Amino acid sequence: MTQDTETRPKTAPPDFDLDGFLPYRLTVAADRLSAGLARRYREEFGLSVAEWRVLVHLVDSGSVSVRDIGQKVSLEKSKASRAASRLEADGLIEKGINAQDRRLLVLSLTDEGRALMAQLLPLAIAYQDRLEQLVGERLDALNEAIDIILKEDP
Amino acid sequence: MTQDTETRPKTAPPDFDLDGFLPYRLTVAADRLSAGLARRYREEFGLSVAEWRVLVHLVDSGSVSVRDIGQKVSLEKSKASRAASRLEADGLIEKGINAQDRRLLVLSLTDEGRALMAQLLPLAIAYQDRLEQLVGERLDALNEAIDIILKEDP
DNA sequence: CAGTATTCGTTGCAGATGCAATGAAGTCAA
DNA sequence: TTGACTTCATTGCATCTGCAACGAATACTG
Repeated sequence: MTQDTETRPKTAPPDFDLDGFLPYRLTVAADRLSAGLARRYREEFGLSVAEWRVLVHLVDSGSVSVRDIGQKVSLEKSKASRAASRLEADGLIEKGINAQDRRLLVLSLTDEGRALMAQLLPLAIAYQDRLEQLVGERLDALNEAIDIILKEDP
Repeated sequence: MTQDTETRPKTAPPDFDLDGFLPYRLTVAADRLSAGLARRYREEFGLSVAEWRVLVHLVDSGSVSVRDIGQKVSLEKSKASRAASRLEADGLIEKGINAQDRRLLVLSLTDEGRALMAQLLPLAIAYQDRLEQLVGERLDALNEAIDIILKEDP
């Protein structure tokens, strides 16, 4: 008897390798990547990831509602709302009211916010460049794979 | 004058595309993937992601300490500790003491825990298979890219 | 128009999170 | 052996998180 079937009854779980499990791998990789950046945002600029995302969106898109932001940069509306409030308290953005639809907010960068982003974005761009260097020839496949995941939403 | 330099002073932030920013892309993709699975774990089995990771590790590795788990499945030690306590309260694992080093816990699956994993793991395996189907030929490059990120830890 | 339904942003709240502090156990060097 | 360090797991605590509920504003419908 090479197998002790007494100790492996019909409830024996199948083999499974967590280290090869894609949702786990992606989560760990994303956490690693975000951790370094998030620490820099926080230590050097006092920003959370949510606040940074809101700011990034406001750089291109002049005036936006909280909901627009949530959709565009993948933030819960409560998270987006609280991030916006903190940013306003810090003087980085301004909140106005949309005259056409007074339920909507109109968020926009202050000069101070714009100046901060002029400091921040080059860091992010350099980080992205470094990452693309590291990933090398696999970059296209990586981006395609991510697009597939985002599109299919399995 | 094609550029109104008055409105773009030296503080003008550079162009930046968040949708192409790899840390953001990875985070969103990982969140999407995890969300679906996490909901199933929770709704069908009452497990959090942390609890599920602990269980998975215990399937292969007979008896482990909290610290081993934390390292192996990327959990904060407090998170691993609390997950283990909940699992013990649910009767899915048992906590013993290591006789050689009585600081260490010895966690192991109960029969009930093993039976649960026999139900759970086939789901995870099927999910992984489906994902690999979706990603198709890009799978190797995707895994290599993740390995690079995990190894370099930028 | 009146009345209902929907959307927007905020907030209350219960639970999760991460960090630091703690106590118990072990190691090491003099 | 003693005393200073280190390691392990837990826990306290301040903060964060996501969801549901809410008030205000708008859209829809008969």
